[in-house]
Amino acid sequence: MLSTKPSSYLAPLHLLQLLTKTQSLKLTQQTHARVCHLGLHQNPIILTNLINAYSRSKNPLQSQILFNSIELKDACLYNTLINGYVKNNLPHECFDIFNTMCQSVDSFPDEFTFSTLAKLSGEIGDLLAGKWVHGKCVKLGFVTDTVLANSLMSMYGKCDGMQDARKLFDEMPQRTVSSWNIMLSRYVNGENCFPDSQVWEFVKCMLTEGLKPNEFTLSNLLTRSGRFDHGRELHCYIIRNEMNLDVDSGVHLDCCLIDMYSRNNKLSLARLVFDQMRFKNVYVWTAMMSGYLHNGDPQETVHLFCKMRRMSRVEPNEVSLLTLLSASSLIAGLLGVEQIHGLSVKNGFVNHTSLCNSLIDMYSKNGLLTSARKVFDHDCRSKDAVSWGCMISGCGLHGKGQEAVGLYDKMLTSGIKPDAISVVGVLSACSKSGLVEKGLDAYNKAIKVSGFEPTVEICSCVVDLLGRSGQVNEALTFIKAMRLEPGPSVWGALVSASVVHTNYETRVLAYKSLIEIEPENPSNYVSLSNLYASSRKWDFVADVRRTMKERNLRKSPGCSWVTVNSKTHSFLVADKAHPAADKIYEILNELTLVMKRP
DNA sequence: TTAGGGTTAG
Repeated sequence: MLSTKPSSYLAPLHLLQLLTKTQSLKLTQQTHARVCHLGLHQNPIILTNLINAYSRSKNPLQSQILFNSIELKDACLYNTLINGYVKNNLPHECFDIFNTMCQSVDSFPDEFTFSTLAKLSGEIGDLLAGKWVHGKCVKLGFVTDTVLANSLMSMYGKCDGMQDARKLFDEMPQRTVSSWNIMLSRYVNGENCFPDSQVWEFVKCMLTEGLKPNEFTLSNLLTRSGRFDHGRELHCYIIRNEMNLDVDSGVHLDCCLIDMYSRNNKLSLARLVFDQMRFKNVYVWTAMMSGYLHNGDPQETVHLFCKMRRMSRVEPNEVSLLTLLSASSLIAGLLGVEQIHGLSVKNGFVNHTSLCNSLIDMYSKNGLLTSARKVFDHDCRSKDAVSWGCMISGCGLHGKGQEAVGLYDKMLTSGIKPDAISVVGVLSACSKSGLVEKGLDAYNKAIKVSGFEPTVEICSCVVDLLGRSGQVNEALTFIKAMRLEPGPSVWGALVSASVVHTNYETRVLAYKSLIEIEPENPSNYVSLSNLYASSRKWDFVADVRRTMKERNLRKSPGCSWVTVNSKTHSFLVADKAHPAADKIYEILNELTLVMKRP
């Protein structure tokens, strides 16, 4: 390399292209020095690659300094600089450079520029900016470019503009596999995704156009494979077409396969894919950790995390810590949460929104509301609906209804759109703290002001809110006026209310409704039978018991358990079998008295 | 120099 002739720029060019993969600032600087030494410091191809290498090594400022020193700037140089800012998550700078580019006399924006700006708009979820980019493309006649049209489609897909995306897709003069993949990625996931049959129909249409699925198509389909048979067929297709032989896309696909097998409860097959991989990155390790967590083995999740760091020297990212957090809180409770919190601080991930959200939730559920609030106030800098929802539910869980309502109002004023779970959070907080009016107010605001579609869970909360406060008949009126079909949780809330406020008729009605919608659940029959028995209606008791027999239903007794010093003690109702039963009931009676105290 | 895919939380 060092003996390269000054006239040749190929060697440094190849080196720079390699550097974009290594993302090393030091090597980029060394090559930059060599480029200057060889007198290539104004060569446009070398400069483009240098700017790219600096951006890839997470130094967009270096790219900008270099860019400023260039005498003649062509569109390619501008585009590379803008792209660097996109990759480094600095959206404002991109539009600033675009404006400078428009004012320059040497270069004009081209399809590459607009394609990058479309991608940027999609990534920041700015539909207005995206539409502006689209308008400019139409005006300048670039829209027939396939890659640019694909970028615009992708932007619409990310900004809730699926109708516009589809319009572009349908009107494209020529579609590539990427065009289909971009649409497919929206159809397999997200709020308005297709049902399975339509997803397959869409892929069939792609095949009839003579296009062959590639690794992107397969990974899209794998994320959707809820059915094991489909997933296995896709795995066979990957092997038959040797798609997993390429290092980059092979790792990607194996990661999807691990996830697919885990979601279908085939953990041993997921592990087989994992063990056969020669190169494993943090995504792969995390997918496997998550597989164990969701298949009920949090110990193995923690074990894999340790193996990843100690044996494979792979550094964790925010998601691996998040997965570890869920696993270790199941094993070690609060101790696990605090340790991972420490590890997150050490690794510089403490401001990551999802991680903060989990910490808030875990601290709340483990009794440390103040720690949860500290994370919420100080660490969680970019709060989303989940962050607010976790904190609101946490307050509700600790009986702090007023605080939950205050947070909910603050969330609305900060411009965060509440989702169904945060509405449930504030309603249940009000319900538990007896704040009926505030709860109803929050409900009405969500439905009437924000145009929220009530979910069954939200309706259950309203029934609970009214019922708990003694307004059992009002709760029943609410159920009758519901537009949705009332589910078990709605009638269940009415049962609780009518038990507490001893409303016999409503309780019978609620049990009967539950039997109707859950005919296989023996609990509802037993509860109804017991209720009849308590008022000596023996004929009715016999009727219910007969129906249970006819339907071959048996109720297994309810059981609770507690683990102390690794030994699990289990209890049935009115159980006196435990050696310390007398002491246990003594404490239970004391606690009951405390709970009943006004 | 432009587009599309993987692990995560309430």
